Amino acid sequence: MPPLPVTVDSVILTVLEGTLQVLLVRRMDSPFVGLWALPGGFVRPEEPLENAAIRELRESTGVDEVYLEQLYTFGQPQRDTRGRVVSVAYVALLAADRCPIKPQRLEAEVRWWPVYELPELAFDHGAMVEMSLQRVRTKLEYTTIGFQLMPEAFTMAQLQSVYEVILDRSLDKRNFQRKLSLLGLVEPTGDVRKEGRGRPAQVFRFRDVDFVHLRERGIHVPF
Amino acid sequence: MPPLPVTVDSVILTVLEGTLQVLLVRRMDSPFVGLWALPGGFVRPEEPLENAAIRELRESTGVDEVYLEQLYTFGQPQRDTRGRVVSVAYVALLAADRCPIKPQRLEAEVRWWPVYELPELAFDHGAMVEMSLQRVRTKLEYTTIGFQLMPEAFTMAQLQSVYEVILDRSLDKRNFQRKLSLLGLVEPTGDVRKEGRGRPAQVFRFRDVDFVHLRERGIHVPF
DNA sequence: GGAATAGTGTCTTTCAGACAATATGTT
DNA sequence: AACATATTGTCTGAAAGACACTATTCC
Repeated sequence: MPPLPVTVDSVILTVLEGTLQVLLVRRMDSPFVGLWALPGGFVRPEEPLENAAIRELRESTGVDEVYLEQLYTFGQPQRDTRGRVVSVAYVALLAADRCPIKPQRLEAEVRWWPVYELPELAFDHGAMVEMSLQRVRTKLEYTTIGFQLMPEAFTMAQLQSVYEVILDRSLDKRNFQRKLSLLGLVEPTGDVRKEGRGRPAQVFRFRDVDFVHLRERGIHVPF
Repeated sequence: MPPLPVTVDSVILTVLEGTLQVLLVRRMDSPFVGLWALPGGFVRPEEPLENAAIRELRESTGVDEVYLEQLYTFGQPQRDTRGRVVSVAYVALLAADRCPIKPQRLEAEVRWWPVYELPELAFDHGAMVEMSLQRVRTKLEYTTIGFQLMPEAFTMAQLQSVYEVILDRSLDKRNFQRKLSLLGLVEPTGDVRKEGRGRPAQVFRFRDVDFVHLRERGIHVPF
């Protein structure tokens, strides 16, 4: 049976300027020249799929230590107009403060786009973004996946804001903090931070840096 | 970039004789001759991935209308000793009464194996089975995926038994029935069935034949 | 009547969800 | 003192989880 070209494409997400944003690159080659697309590329002959995703990630962002999760494999014969290409899509979550790419460089060839104001995307990349949003929203409720988008130290307001941005709805401050402290996943660093002219906020850090499946601990977290 | 051979492998599950069973075929060719493996094969040049999975399913079971869901894509370079092969794994759920393959044909080259007593499997198929069990168990709690394993008409005891077999623990009869009737997903057909020498059981059918994401309806179903 | 299986109801505890007042800092 | 932001507690309703008895049929 003839082999098929295999690519990886990554939906790289971050929270920047109060919105969930995805990294896109402008296509320089045919097909879809000039359209925006997810960063991706061909898998090398001896390269594990995940390594290919990490490599593409490093090439497009300069970062290589991020949360990475396989999303889905897209293999419709017509998804690439040049001929059949199978693409393994990944989702990456990147804390904004660890990313060298600055926001809103409108003329750049690589930039963040707010997920609710996307341009037309090449290939089936629109479907990939859509699926990744669903995945992240769902996992936000029963894992600590959201923590991957936070800096090491943060205030409760910042953390809640990230959850609100991803879920696209507002949350009750009191219920949010109650659940979070009930989970015991964060602890105060002892510092405080002055955000404006109000009362300074306590600064927190995560106890477990690692990804945690709350459901496997019998915990459900409907924020 | 050189293309790669792409296969699909299916973890086909059913509940038979009170256990969760997976369909395996004995390998006739190198590598791993004589070992058991998941049914699978190469994707054809113009064939969508899911169609390839359906085709392999039909070839191994004779059935082609089943619940089918993409599981994960395995692409470690060493997973096939002949050279690199990327495999897209699928999970299929098959109602036992719709399957022509009979249980316990010990000498056969294609047979059901209880998932808790598996032989050594070829390639990384053991990992595929493991991952599919996790997936199915998780989805059992917030979707109607379990219904795919039931015949059209069934008793409550049968339905509960399927849940117990998959989750590998016993459930409370009263709580199970309460939740199920609360969901409104089943209705009595009006018939009764004599299972042995006790009181006859009511026969039920599903209202929605289709797969339902209960979470999208705001429902959580921790059986 | 005894055995086998089906079917049903209550109580307790936990937690999600809605809701408002107080505390601590800046200007 | 006015303002801004942070922090904390209560009540209610829903449902998960534990638990035991009654109903119907066959022998």
